[in-house]
Amino acid sequence: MATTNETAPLPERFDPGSAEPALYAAWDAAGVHTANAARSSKNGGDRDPFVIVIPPPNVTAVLHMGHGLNNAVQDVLVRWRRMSGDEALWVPGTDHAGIATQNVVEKQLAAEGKTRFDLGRDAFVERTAGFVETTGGVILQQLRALGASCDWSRTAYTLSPELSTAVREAFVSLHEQGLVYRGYRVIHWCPRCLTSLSDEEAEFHDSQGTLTHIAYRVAGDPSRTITVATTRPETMLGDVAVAVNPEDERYADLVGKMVVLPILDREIPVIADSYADPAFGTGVVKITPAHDANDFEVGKRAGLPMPIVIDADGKMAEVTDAAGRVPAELKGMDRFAARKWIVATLEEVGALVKVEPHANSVRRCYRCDTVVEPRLSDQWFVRMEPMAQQALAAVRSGEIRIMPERWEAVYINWLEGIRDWNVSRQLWWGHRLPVWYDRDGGIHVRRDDPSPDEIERLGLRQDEDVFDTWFSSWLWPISTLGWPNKDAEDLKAFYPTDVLVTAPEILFFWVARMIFAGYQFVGKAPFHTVYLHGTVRDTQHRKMSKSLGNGIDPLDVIQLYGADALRWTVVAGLGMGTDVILDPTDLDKSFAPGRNFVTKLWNIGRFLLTNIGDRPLPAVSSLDAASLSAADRWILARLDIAITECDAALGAARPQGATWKMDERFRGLRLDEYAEAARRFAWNELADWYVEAVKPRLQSDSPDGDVARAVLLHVFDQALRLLHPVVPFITETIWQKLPGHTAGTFLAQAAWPIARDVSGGDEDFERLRELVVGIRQIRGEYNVPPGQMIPALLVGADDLAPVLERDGALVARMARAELTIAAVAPSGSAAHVVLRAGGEVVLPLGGLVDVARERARVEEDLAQLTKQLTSLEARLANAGFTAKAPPAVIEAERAKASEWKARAAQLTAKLDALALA
RNA sequence: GGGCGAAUAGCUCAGCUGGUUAGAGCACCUGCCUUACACGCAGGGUGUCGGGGGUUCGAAUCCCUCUUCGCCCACCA
Repeated sequence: MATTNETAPLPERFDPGSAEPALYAAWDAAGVHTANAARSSKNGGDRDPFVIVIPPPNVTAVLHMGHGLNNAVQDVLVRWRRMSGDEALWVPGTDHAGIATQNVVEKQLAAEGKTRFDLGRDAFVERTAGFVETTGGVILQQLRALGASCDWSRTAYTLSPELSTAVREAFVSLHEQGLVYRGYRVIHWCPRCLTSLSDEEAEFHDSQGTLTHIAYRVAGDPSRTITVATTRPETMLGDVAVAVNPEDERYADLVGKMVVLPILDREIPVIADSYADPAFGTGVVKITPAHDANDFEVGKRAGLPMPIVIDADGKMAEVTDAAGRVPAELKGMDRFAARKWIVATLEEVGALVKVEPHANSVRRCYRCDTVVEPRLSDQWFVRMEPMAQQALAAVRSGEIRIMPERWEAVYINWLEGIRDWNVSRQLWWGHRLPVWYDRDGGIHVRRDDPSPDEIERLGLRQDEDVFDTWFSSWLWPISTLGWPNKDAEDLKAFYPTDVLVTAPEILFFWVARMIFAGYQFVGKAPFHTVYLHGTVRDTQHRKMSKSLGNGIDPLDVIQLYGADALRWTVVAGLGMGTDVILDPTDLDKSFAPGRNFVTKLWNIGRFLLTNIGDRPLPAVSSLDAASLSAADRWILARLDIAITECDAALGAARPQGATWKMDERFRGLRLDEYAEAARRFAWNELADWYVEAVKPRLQSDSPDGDVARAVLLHVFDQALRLLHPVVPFITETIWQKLPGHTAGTFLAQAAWPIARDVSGGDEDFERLRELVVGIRQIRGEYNVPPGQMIPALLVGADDLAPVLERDGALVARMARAELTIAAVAPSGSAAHVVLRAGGEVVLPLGGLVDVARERARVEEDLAQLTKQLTSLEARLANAGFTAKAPPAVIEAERAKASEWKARAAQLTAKLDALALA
């Protein structure tokens, strides 16, 4: 292998704009991101597979900060595992997004003055497919700019032929097992999208509505009325009864009698049903079976008719079984206008009792925000309860963990009350239901399309509906790997996947259902970990959104500061389950942490490359311990600690055995802690101390200089490895230039660091650091000009003497002090003495010390210490404490007490010394 | 209505099953352009751990209660 020795200095600035795309292309060309099924241990290979399937963005989507965050997190995990030796696979792809995409194209048509009905189904689908073909998938390109190490050779699309096969197989096999059925019932209907919605797609929004009280006359008894309260008076046209609770004595005598529906003057019965809550309103509820899910149930129990008085567009109309129910003036009127008309008319006929404000929640379409209309119609449903059992057990047992932990409770709560899933949509864009109806009303659910002959013979007509988008998404982990082909190599090599990274909003829409599907179709959970991250918000904690105009375009950030700066900022700022707060009005400030850190790394690299030379260096592992300086030993120990901390923060990649054990279950995936541990090592330890400590040695060609160079190169190389998952571009760029780099190798595939020996901490350099910091503090306190050297007399620091013998010059340089060591303070120096805590440092500062000020300071310290000591001694004297506290605690407290006593004595001595001044 | 969570520095948050003098990043203040880096260096903590009560030798941590905020669910007629 050729080696490169490009020790040419790096340019002054890292230019992400040119470096990042070129690097990404190089990774791609080298196949760094491409997984090999044959290498998976599940397929006879020697690497554990580590698999993440991307939450497929809508095919028409463009990258926003939410995607930026979501994909940065996934990329960190994938890169980490790839470096750790796993066969890492990140499956990318997009979702055809039925309603969303159809809406986009319909808007285009509207601009042309047309509707989809003008085009007709086939032409509309063709146009939408063409739209997706030409403009869709932009987001996948944008993910490359982010650095996402997806395996593009496996890019999937929910509406591809392969995945469509999976959708069809899933539905047919569910049907065979009796888990799907067609039902005529009240569902959520969006009058704008003209389709049914699932419970999850009809989102609750608080609203300030009204409660309209209407008096219904009791038939044949002009003296009596019965008052109902409703939030939707317009539905009264479809009333078929009023219900009272069977236990409600107020109305017991009316049950079975008739009342007269105002305006229409129709007689309807009073029925008893426990659904009526005596405590709510008047205790009487009008029953409109076609326009309310509860009323529908009541109507079914009582065998009532179900007239439909609102059409699919949300306009008043006599649709089904409602002849004579909608007055001529109302026909074609929008439901909200009709509400006003009804209330006004009720008032005219004297049936309006009152209208009062009433806070309630109204369901709205999650795609267009239109108020959802309950609608009686034929739909296809999937029975969820049988599938929920296993999904529930999986989380309870720890086979699947959800992080942060609190979401497990939410998940369990939802599953326990799960309801059937309406999967049919009255849309054109999507997977059409594989359902045919024959001329005798028979239903045919089939894997293959019927032949022309069958169609003719049986009079087959295919169901017009398509599936809910989520009916393809829920198969994503299995379908992207090849299911229903059970012999698919990817399915064998890479299923189950490992971690699913997404936002909590789609826990029910998607995550829970994927778990259902995994068990249902493959018999295994689709992943062992669900990681739910927070939301990107602005400084007012509002979710970033197009309509609020408070968004940040990740591409702007990438252009300004580079992808690494973006990634670092969001990953380092992402506590478990917490939101990421960014200021869209101040990108400079928002992304400063990432930008600054990337620059810092660059400059460490620049320093190293200009100082390390190109002479061959010994391997650190081959170095004799005696040849290492205190600083060398220290930084190597700090590296081990940093590696250990990073590993601990990231946690176990997978459970040991079938379930997560309690000691690991909710640990790991602390990306912020991992990032911080790596940053602290690189910046606060390596750059701030080791680089500064080692500078003089780098000037020399001696063996010691080579030791310093070797250690510096080693620890920086290791730091780059630790940091690569978060900031892949800058680390790869520098790593490629390190002396000894083998051409054609990538940091992205380099081995993750392994801590050698964590026990070998190094005290010597720690003492030196304390000394330097101590002297610097005093310099600061007394405003010693930076250029001025100060004399420093170290007294009673015998244990430091050997260390200082070797590194005294280093301390002197870093602290800008002239060190002298003495066993005891020479007499006469007391007037200029400042004592450091611990008593081992004495600094004669000439005339720099303000004695009065110093005395006041020491007195304050002493008073504080005395107070603490008193309380500590009281505690130690307390019989309850000595009887009940753990021995180790008592021991620690005693040690503390004697330490404090010693300190107090020192402070007293210092006061005495100052008194001499 | 049911369930869950949060409240700690100016901001975002750590502080695990109670035990040194409550921490980090950012922001801020002071002094420095010390030839890798001013996107930097050195120094500095600015706090009634939301209020009240309780348990305990000891509470940011456990219990009760109040206040405020947030999330999930719901057949709020």
